[in-house]
Amino acid sequence: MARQYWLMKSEPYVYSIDDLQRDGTTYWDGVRNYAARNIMRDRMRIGDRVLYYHSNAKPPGVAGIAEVCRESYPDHTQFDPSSKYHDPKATDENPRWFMVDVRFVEKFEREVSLPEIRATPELAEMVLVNRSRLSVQPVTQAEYDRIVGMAAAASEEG
DNA sequence: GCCAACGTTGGC
DNA sequence: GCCAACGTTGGC
Repeated sequence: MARQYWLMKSEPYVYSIDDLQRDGTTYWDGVRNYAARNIMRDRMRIGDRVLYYHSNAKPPGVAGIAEVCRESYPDHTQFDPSSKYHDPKATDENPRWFMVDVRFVEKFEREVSLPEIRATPELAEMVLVNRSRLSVQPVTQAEYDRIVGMAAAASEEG
């Protein structure tokens, strides 16, 4: 299968691209939305590229690139009563929530902000700008390439 | 801090 | 199965 492209949101003061760079890899726990879960559980493949998006930031934007390095497996936090992600309806035999692992690839010299994305006609169809509250979402290769290009152009302008 | 979008829950 | 109430996300 050809490489696929995704966008994943993280609040930077919870877990930023810098945290991922430091750790190298991380597991994407805590997703509790079925549409986002289904993407991770059913569609993400090793080697897929991920735009790493900082949500709830000023401004929000794409901060860098990660890649999928482990395909879906149960999110352990659903079984942990002390976790805020605990799900009492989930069992070992019937886990409800799944996650993938991602690996750090690159931190952009400069973030591509949401206002910039909104101002770019070629990105008008992005899920990011058309559907709120979806923390894991598909991106087309053209959209991915455009954003990576914008990050490079921004950093050259310095 | 506000609030729109929208997903989830639960009564019926 | 409908839908009102409620909770969360996330931009501003």
